[in-house]
Amino acid sequence: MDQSDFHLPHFLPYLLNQAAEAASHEFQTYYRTRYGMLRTEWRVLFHLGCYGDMSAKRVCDLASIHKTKVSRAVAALDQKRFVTRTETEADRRVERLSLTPKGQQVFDDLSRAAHRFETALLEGLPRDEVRHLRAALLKLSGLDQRGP
Amino acid sequence: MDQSDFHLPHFLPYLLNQAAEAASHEFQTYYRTRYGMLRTEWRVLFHLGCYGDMSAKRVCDLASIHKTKVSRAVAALDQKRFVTRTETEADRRVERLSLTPKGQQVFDDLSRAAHRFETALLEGLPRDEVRHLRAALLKLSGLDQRGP
DNA sequence: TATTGTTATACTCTATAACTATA
DNA sequence: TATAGTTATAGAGTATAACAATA
Repeated sequence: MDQSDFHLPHFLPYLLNQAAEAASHEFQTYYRTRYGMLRTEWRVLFHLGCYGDMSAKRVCDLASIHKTKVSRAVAALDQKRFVTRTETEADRRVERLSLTPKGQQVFDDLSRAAHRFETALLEGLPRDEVRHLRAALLKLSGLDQRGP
Repeated sequence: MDQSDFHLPHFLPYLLNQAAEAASHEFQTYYRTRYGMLRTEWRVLFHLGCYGDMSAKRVCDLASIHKTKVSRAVAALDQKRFVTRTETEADRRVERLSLTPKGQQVFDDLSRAAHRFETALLEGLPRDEVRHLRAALLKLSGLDQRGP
């Protein structure tokens, strides 16, 4: 019986955090134990794998990650030989980030694993519930607003 | 144009984390600047405010928070004079946690603020989209499985 | 032996300021 | 002046082991 008219499991920020944590846990274990990667590292890797070469700045904008975090993640991915950095001629402040063949393999493996985990996660949820869920989350996250 | 068939903003763990972060930010700023509270502290406070007195163990089970985090949050709430701890006669290992009048006031203020932030957040989302969203998140989070 | 709760410790994540180098 | 990226630092969040007291 509730003591107040505020029901915690209906509070969206709480609900989203609990769902995000539950949904991320297995994938997190996978990329950490298998490749020793941290959260920002797989996110950067996936941006390159999904969209092709880009600058660190562009990753920052697409993923809403601060440049200091991306900088450290790129350094770690570089050390693991998953990415290379190439100075651009047009603007020498900018580095073009690319996956190495090894980085591409890791991305391929991780994206397949991600797909498996997601499938397991969504088992039992009707297909158009999932579609509605993604649409609502896209709006809430602001990810639908982040263009080139 | 995508480089792979894996589309990052459709990957649910990523999407959920981005949405959770965006949705939580304002409320987080509110309870931190106004009451110097941390995440686990407001969560514990809300469990007591929403459901009434309970043990730390019960908060752990309901919220899936580890006992070490709850222990530290309770100590902080105790020091702020937001909660009291009473030894129970039946089992002297267990402490009964209760809101003080001051703690109740803080809960009232925070729950009203939470409601305002949530309303702003959901502005523009049709009412039954929100209903579907909550239902899907409840399942994904496992919050629908956590009973007494 | 098992459970409630505490303390210690290490690692990850977040946020900010100050810096280099280029533009 | 402004921007891309780096380094340093502090605070918050997470995870685990070891412990005390009680059952």
